[in-house]
Amino acid sequence: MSYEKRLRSPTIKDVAEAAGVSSATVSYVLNNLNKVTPEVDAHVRRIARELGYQRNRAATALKTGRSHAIGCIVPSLVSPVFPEITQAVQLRAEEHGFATFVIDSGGGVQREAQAARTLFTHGVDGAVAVLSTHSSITDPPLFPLVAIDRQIVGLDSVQADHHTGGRLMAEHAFALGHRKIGLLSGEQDLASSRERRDGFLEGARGRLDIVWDIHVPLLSTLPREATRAIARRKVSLIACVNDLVAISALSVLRKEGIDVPSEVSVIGFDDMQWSAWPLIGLTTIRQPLAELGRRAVDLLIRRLDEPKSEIENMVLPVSLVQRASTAPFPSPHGC
Amino acid sequence: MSYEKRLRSPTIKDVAEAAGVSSATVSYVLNNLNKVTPEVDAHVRRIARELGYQRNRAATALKTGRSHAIGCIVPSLVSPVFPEITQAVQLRAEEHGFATFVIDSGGGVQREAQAARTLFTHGVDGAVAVLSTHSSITDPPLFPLVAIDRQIVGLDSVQADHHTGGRLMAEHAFALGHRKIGLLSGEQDLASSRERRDGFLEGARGRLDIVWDIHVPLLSTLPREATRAIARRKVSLIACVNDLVAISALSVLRKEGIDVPSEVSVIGFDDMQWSAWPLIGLTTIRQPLAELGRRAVDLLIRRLDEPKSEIENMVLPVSLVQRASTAPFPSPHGC
DNA sequence: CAAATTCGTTTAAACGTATAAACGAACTGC
DNA sequence: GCAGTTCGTTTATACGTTTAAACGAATTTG
Repeated sequence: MSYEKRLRSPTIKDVAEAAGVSSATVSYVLNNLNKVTPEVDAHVRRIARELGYQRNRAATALKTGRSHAIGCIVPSLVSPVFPEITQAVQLRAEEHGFATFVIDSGGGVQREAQAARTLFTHGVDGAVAVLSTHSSITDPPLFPLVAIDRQIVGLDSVQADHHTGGRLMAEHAFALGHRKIGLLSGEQDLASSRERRDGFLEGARGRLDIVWDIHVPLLSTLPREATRAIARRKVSLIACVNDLVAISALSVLRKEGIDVPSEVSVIGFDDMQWSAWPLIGLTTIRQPLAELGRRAVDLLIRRLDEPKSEIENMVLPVSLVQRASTAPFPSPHGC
Repeated sequence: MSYEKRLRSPTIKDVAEAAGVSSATVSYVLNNLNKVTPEVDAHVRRIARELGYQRNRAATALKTGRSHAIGCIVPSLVSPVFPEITQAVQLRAEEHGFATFVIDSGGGVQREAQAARTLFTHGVDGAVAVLSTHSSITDPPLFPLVAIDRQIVGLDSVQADHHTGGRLMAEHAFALGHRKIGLLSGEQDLASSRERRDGFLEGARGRLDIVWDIHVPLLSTLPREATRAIARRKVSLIACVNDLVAISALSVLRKEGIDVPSEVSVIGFDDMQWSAWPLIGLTTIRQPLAELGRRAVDLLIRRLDEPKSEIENMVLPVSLVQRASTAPFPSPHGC
C-alpha cells in the first residue's frame, strides 16, 4: 500500500475560493440548477475552466448514490457478436453521460453473480447483460438490469426476432427452389436457438423436406454426426443456427470437394462482421447488434428515471442478407 | 432526476452495531490489518457475511484516493485484435482485485483525451491504452498509464517484437524456395508497421527479390494499386502487414483465379483468431495478444505500488504459425 | 412605512469509509 | 506494588460533494 494518492486536482472548494463565492454556489452552477445570477454563473464557469476543475465522481456517488456509470456483462469479449453490442452500449451510454464498466463473465452462472457483485461495489447505477439461460443474479437484482438477447421474468429486455429470422431462412430456401434441406440447429435449451428452429419449421411446413436436423453446440467445430450428414450429399441447402456453425459447414463442404453454392447452398444467422468478407460471403440473417445494445441502454436509463414504469420486452426486426453462399436450385449452369 | 437512491445496503456501521463493536474495528477486520483478536475478527466477519455487507467503493475511493479500478482504452472493440487484449486485461486486473473501465476511443486523438478525462473523473487508479501514434493524453498523464503496442516517452510499455516477426516472414519465404516477393506494407507512420517492414527487409537482404512494395491502409479493402499488382502475377509470395490485409489479398487472388498456395503463397501478421479457421488457414506471425494485455496490467500495478521505479519497455516474442496459405516453390506438383 | 415575499447566496450537515490519536486494560519488570 | 509498556479497541475527523435550511438584501404589498 505504499503509493501516492492521485494527483491532487482542484476541488470545488478551490474553485469557490478562487471565484470568491461559496462552494454551494459552485455546485449549483456546475449542476446547471439555474439558481445563480448570470454574471456569477459565467464567472464561476470561467474560473473552473481555468483551474482545470474535474468533478470527483466518487464524492458525488457517495453523496447522491448515483455514479453515472453502468455495467455491461457479456459472456465473452472474444466472440463474433458481443463486441459489437458492447461497443454500441458504451457509445450510447456516453451519450447519456454514463461511463461503462465492461465485464467478460466467461459465461458461467457463478461468474455472472461475481460480476454483478463487482459492479455493485463499484457503485454502478445499473447494468445491461447477456446472461446465461438461468442466471442467479436476477433474484433480487442488486440494481436495475436489462437483459439482452434473452427474456427474463421481472427484467426489461431487448432481443432480435429469432422466430421471424428462422422463417425468413425457410422462405429464402423455398424461393430459390430448394426442397431437400439439412438443419444444423443449436442446443434447444437456449431460447434463441429454439425460436430460430421453430421459425424455420413454420416457414418450411408443407413445402420443404427436412432431411436431417442435428443439434450442434455453438462452436466453430462440428460434431462427427454433422460432418457425416453433410458429406452424404442428400440436401441442397443447409440452414445453420448461426454464422459460426455455417462457416464450419462451409469448411467441411470445401474439404469434401462439394462446391458452394452450385451444389449446396448454406445460410447462417447473425451477420457477424466477418461473414461479409468476400472470402466467406455468407448469406445470413442480420441481427441488429448495435441497435440491441443501444436500445438496452435506453431501456436502462428509462428505468433509472422512472423506476415504476412498466417492464418492457422489445423485439427488434431481422433481415435477410443475400451473399454468395446461396443460389437457385437446381443450378441453372448445372454442376 | 426523479429516481430512488440505490437500494440501501448495510454499511460498516450496521455491521459494527450488529457485532457490538466500533466501526473502526470492522474496518480493520475487513482490510485484513491484523489488529484485532481472532475471536472478534471471526465474529465480525460472520456478521458481515450474514448481513451481506458489500464495501462501498465510492466511499473508499473518496477517503483513500484509490478506487481499485483501472481503465483500458482501445481504438475499437470491433476489431480482430483488441478484444483479445481487452479480455486479458480485464481478467488479470480482476486477479489483482481491480475492476476495469473499458473505453472504445474510436481512435481519434481528441476522443482519446476525452476517454482519459472520463476515466479520471471516475477515479481510476491508472490505465492501460492502445494509443494513436502521437497522442496528446500523455503529457502530463492524469494517472499512471501503460502503453500497449507502442512505445511512448515517459510511459511503461508492452509490445510485440515486430522486427523479429518481419524477419521470420522473410526467412520462412526463403526456406520455402520463394525468391520473387510482393510486399503489402502498412502506412509507415505507424511504428509497428515500419518495424515489421524493416524486419522483413533485413531478413530478405541479398537473397529475396522485392518485386513490389505497396503501402496500404490497415483496412479490409485494398487500394486499386495493390489489386493490380497482385493480378500481374509477378511474385510467388505476398507478405502482408497484418492478417486483415492478407485476407483481402486472398480474396483478390481467389477472384483472379490464382490458386493459393500452389501458385502464390500468402503470409500475414497478428494471428487473429479467425485466421485459424480452416476456410482461411492463413500462415502468419503470432502476436501474444493476451500476454500483451496481462503484462500491461502487471506493469501498471507495479507502477501504482512503486511510483518511482524505472520505466520499463517490454518486448514480447512472436512466432511463426504455418497453415495452408504457404507452400514450397516451385510447387512440387506443378501448377 | 412596516410587513411580507422573493431571490441569490451561504452555512452546515450528511454520505460511508479509513486511520491517526486517544484510551484503557492487561501485562512486564524492578 | 507501581511506573512503564504492550495491545486491542474506540473516538473523532477528514475525503469532496450535494442540498435542506438559514440568511440577508432587495423588492413588493397592505
